[in-house]
Amino acid sequence: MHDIKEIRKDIDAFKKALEKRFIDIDYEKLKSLDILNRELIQKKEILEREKKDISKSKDETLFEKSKNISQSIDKIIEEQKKIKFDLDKILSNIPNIPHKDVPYGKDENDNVEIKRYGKIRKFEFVPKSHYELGEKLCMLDFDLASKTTGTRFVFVKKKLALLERAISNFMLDTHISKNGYEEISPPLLASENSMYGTGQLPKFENDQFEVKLEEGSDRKFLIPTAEVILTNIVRNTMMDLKSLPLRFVASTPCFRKEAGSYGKDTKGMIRQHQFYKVELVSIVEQNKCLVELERMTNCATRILDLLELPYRKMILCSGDMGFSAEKTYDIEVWIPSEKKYREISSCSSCSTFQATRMKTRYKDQNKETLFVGTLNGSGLAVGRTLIAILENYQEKDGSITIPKVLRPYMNNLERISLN
RNA sequence: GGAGAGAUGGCUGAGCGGUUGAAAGCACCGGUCUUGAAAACCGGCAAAGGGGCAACUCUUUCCUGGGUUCGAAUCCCAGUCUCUCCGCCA
Repeated sequence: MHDIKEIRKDIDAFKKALEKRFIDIDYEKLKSLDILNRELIQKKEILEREKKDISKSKDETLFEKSKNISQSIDKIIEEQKKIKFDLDKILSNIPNIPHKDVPYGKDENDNVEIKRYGKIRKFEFVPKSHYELGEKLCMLDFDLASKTTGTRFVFVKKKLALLERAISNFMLDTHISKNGYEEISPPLLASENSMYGTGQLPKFENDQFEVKLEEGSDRKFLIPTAEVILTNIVRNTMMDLKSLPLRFVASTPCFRKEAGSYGKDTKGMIRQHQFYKVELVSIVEQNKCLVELERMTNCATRILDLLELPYRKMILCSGDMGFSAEKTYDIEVWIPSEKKYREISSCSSCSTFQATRMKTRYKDQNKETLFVGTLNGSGLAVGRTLIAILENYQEKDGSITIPKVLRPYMNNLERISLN
């Protein structure tokens, strides 16, 4: 959420900064609502002052007048609330301003590759897709999932289920013991406030699974990413400067409706309604966001290095970035069957955008109250890592070699094959 | 699910319907003292919003939302959350 005071100072600069985002904002309306809002506040405060004086004087002859003032105040408040509501509605739908490092561009085609890592394996046979391999091994079952649940779900079975668990544990252990993150096993439901805090609401309600509880109770949502919960840990708090930075990691299922991606990646487990993801979240002093973003991205790529999977690092263009992000790196892993790189991690700095929504602040050395910076990144998406391992480590007979670092997590199993 | 108790500033914790934005303590900041530190003593210390170039000033805020009243942290109603006891249960 942007501060209207900052916008007011230089609305043209604000407009310009957001041009890169390709979104429609009614700036004239924003401006006029802001002015109207402040006018009403002033009117109200003058009357309140008057009322307060009467009350203090305890002069009974003025009590009747005070009553009348109350009525006028009520009217003004009602009007002002409406204006403020409209104003907030516009504000809460404006995305974060892209950092100046962010390349200009409309969509994913304009993302810029920074560097490639690892060696792409040369196959002496035509590499199969992960779903062909998984189904042949009888360890990925999409039909069964559509029977019990519906489309965009999958059963992972036997040794692949073990592999999935191994991937998750390996990532967690690495982030905890090597990268300095604190392990969390969080709730998988988030309140409406939490969803607002990280920016999923109000704009992206359509992507969320809402859970029906009792009639009249507060709304709850299945988390689309652990980012929601991990970041909201600090919602509405005054942080101790000494406690920063905070770094959390969690491995959780994530739930997304994937509305608007009908017909996209329908085959296989690239895009599911439910998937595991190891999530990294950092809470930092606001001027340390970009340094932390580099650090976090390195924590994510380290996993791929250890798994010996080829990948490339991308910086997202302005048009492809998420709502709350000021700067985002995507990590894309090589998928042999598609002969292309696919997203396996996304690391973003949200600057103070989420903190202003969450009201998370700290006092710096000068005792000035500032909003914290928040960052989140996948470290990594477990399901897609499973896919990458299946495809990159496949053998001609359809068996899968297990990456060395994962073997300790799988009773030293070296290979997954049909038997 | 049944029965109670509670929610106050960064934290702990007082608070007869009218100088209570809120005692006290802790923490924090500044100063005196000290070779330095600690202790002691003195002083400062909430947030949000509005107006002003500024010094400054005004309004709001004691969980949230309604209500009573000239006036509410204090009284009434509803809700949320927390805690204790009982029951049930992974």
